[in-house]
Amino acid sequence: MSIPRLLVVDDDPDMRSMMTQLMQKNGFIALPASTEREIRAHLSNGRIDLILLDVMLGDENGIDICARLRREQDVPIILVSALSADHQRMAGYEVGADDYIAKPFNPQLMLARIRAVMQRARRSSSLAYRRRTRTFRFDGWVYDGKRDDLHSPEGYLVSLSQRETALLKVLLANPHIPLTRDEIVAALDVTGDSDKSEAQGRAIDMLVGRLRSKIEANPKDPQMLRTERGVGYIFGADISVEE
Amino acid sequence: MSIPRLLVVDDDPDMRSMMTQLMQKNGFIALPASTEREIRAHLSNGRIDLILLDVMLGDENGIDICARLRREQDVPIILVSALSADHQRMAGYEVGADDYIAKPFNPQLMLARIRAVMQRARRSSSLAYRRRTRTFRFDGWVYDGKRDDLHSPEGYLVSLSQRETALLKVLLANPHIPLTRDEIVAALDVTGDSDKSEAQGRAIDMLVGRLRSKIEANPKDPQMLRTERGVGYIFGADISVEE
DNA sequence: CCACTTTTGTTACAGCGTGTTACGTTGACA
DNA sequence: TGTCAACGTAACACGCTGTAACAAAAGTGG
Repeated sequence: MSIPRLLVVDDDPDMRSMMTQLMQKNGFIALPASTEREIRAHLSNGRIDLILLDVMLGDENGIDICARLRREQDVPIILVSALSADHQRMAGYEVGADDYIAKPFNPQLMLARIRAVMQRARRSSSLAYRRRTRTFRFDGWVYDGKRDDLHSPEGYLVSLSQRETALLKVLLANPHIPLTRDEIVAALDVTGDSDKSEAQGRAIDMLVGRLRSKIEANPKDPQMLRTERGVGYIFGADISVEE
Repeated sequence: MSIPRLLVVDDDPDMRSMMTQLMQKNGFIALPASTEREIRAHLSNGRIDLILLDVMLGDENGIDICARLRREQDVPIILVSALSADHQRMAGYEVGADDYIAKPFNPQLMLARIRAVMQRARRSSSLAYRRRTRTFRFDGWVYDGKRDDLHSPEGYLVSLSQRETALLKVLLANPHIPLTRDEIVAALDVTGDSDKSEAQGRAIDMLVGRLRSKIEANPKDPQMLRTERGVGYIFGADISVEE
């Protein structure tokens, strides 16, 4: 059995790092996140076994996020919140949360409840091997969502490196949304050690440049993978998704 | 989908009938019980989707019953108890309960939590019965789960070494999940004594390479047994399991 | 016990993916 | 138009991986 990978979503850095450290110390891989975009970036990028989702996230709302995710994903979600009234808990369960934990919480009890939800999910899905893959089409290109290559508008097969593929997935998950370099780094990072977001140099720029050289007709004048000066990069092509 | 069938286990007749009526009014079939023997009778008789299990049952103990049931069954269990201290809750989770609800409870909240647990169990469409021998099919290949050989898509019989077979089994048990070399070594090690697991060199890489040369159409461009650079290997083929 | 085959592990080397650096270019703004 | 930070990219360095060749271990049959 591989190590469980948790997504810890909270907008308070102290709470977030406290929770990630708690998880790491107890044998989990804990990936930090604070926005719905970061959640989606992680989900599109790699396996996530469970999401610990704070309800009050600045201008976002964990309940709404949970409801949206549930329409698309089966990933286990535990809501965490200082709002502990019964009607607030029920709102959480009604949008499909697997559990609802009130703050402040007993760390050991939280661990027990995480394990309970994951065990329940695993007990019944151990034989559900078929992966749900979606096919993306954009600007004549076709990406089947699983391999490290895609079909060009002319029908050729263009092979990408794994990191280029990961970047493409992040972009496809966030079309028409400007992504900062830090957000891309966080989405591409699988280790979870990066709550601090170390100096990444120009690696992302290089990665973007290399992807451009493979999928842009004229890399000097990119149509899909555009630069948002002073911000980051934005994927500006219409995407159609099939199951 | 048929109407969910719940088992309501409580030794207090008033509490039991209150709960069964609550369930019946909300679209469930609620079957009353008060002892472990009655629980087992129901489980062996017909389908039970969830058990609401009181912790204090006269001379019996819900925690112990839960622990015993868990060893044999995957049925969802929610413990209900007036004992609401954290250590008591944790004791419940530790024996495999899916949730722990304190008395007195809000009926609507209890319904929400029941639905949450059942949804989680159903979402991954329980195929939870253990089979003796499983036949795996992936990408045209057929492996009967027993022998050290498998049938190629063209119908030839390809024989694997003992260690190659073991690797294949590990991969089939963890599809679409990146496995580190350490995890593979641990899985291949049957003794389990190996916390040392040092000085394995590149043995896994060689093993993977040899398996590739036998089951990949083009070993230079592996479609099933793919490399996750900096991590390990990942089996990226859809698997169907029979029998 | 030995010769032989098969399986498994080790080493060495080449190739590739990825991050860093350096430098030229672009674009926003005064 | 001048300035400067942001960006694109070529060149390089380094680590990871695939694989051939070899060595060791584990059968196998006499």
